[in-house]
Amino acid sequence: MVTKQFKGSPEDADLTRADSLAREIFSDVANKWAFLIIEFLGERTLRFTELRNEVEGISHKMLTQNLRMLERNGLVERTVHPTVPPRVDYTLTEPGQALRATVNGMCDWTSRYLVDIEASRRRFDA
Amino acid sequence: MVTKQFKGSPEDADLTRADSLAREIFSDVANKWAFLIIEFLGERTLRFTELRNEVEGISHKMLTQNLRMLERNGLVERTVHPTVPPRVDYTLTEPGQALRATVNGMCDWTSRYLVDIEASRRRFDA
DNA sequence: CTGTATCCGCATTGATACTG
DNA sequence: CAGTATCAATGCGGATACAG
Repeated sequence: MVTKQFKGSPEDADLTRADSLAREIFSDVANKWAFLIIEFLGERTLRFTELRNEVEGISHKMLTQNLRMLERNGLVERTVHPTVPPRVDYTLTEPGQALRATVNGMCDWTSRYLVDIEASRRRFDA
Repeated sequence: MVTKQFKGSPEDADLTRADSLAREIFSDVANKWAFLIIEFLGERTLRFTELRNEVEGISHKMLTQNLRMLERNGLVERTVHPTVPPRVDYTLTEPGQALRATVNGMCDWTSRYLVDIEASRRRFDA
């Protein structure tokens, strides 16, 4: 995985720790909801409900769950305004923005190979 | 999602079709096994068992399933050698290689923010 | 070796109700 | 509005057996 970057590292322990963490990150972040949240959040600041409306099809629970996960990994910053009713804003941190670049890369990839993908699918399904 | 790229498109139907396909791709590809397969496949050609050994922890079933999915979307090419015992080679197509670039981007991102992520987690878990 | 099919437990998910 | 908790469903994923 990230093994390549760490080849030749003096500490093998670091290598395995890095690898297992990388594996964890993949498990956490490499799911469609997280990607969609990151993508839709963009450089904006959205509150819970706004985000819920943007990311069509996501359930209340999944949104909460993924936001917590992203917050835990430091990709999203959560700011609570002590008002009533409460207002909670979500925004991407700098690491979050950096990851968003790769998510956008995947979006670009999708639109670029749209036709090829559809063609390949038709071929395969036949 | 890919809406931005298609803003101002003359055909609204294309926009929604593109969006829904993009959504499908996300659902398909944005999972850890697919990412790991793409990453480990790299520019090499590997057979089923080799791939199984590389992607540690993946089950027979998940490997087959993901390889089919990737083949269907035209990301991997599957070539069967009519020998006995059979030999099946898997390799990334050009679209697959292109997507691999973004997957690599995520690997780089992981190793780059490793420390920040660990720190953020410790903070959050406290 | 590669692949399909089946069974089954477990985790994920959605729906719902409830709190601050 | 934002979030937690609970419960039921269903779908994912692993293990196994078997075929080509």
